[in-house]
Amino acid sequence: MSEELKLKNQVCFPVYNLAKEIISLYRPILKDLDLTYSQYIVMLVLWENEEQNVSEIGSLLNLDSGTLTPLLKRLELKGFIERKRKATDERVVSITLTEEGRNKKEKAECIPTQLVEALDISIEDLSELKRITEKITNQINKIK
Amino acid sequence: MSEELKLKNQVCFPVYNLAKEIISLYRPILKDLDLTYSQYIVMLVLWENEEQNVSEIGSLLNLDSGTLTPLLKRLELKGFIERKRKATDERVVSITLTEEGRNKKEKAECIPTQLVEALDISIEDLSELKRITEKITNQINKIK
DNA sequence: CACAATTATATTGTACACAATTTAATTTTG
DNA sequence: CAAAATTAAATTGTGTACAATATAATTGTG
Repeated sequence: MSEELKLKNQVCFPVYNLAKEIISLYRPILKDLDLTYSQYIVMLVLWENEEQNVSEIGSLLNLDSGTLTPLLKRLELKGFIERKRKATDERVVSITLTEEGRNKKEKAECIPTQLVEALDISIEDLSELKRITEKITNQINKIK
Repeated sequence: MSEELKLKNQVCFPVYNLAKEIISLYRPILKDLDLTYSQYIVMLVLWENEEQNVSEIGSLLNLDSGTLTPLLKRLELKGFIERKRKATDERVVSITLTEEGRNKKEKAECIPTQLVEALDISIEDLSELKRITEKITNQINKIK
């Protein structure tokens, strides 16, 4: 059999697999905060900038409205965010944090440390992982 | 704001994001073969070994029956595989390739090359990506 | 050998992820 | 300024992904 089609020689599979593995490490930690991983990265974006459009969140996280609309509705239902159409442009839905959503940030502060501990990986390996994945993502986005 | 919670400092996000980006490069290529990415990696496993149980496929790909059962039923519906309970142990579902599924392999031979071309990344970067992601996955699996 | 425990898969329910289409609002242009 | 084009979200449909539970078959044990 041709070597290239063997699972062990695939390039994407290890990345796809690692993403799932890391997310599964996040899962129990995030459960205490009542957040899924996808909800968590949306909250990260909002903690950094408390008011953003759906499309702004989408372009930061590479998620479209088909993913974000229901996800944001779930965050709204839990009382972490508010969704309001802009008066100046009714097409735009502006997302803001509620008091509860803002307060969650303090509880979240320890997550990056907890995760690095759960990973049990050297800082060197982590930064190399970050460097190479970002490099390749940038290169992909350049040609698109 | 604490640096650690900023999106740009996250470790998992670039991995999660890159996995999605690579899969989106696969999508148009795999569409010609009438396969999704998940279906493709299942076919990879079967091309390597034409008869395997659901659980064997699952442990190679880290997917459980909740994911695999419907996915395999879709592959069966397309006529690429067959699902048959083992006579020796009726609990076990054995998956085999059909003639059509086997023939797909030839059409798939060019995919790894096509993808590397679409990525437009040096072999060095790709092997570094593979090395570091596999290293970290192994480390995660060691502590689990 | 019967019954409990285990095993393999299937099912159910929730939550992404994304393509394609729809809807409604705003901008552009003739 | 009205019709066409564009834009932003929402909706619909398909396909993962996984936890939890169910079902059915097999194995282990008294």
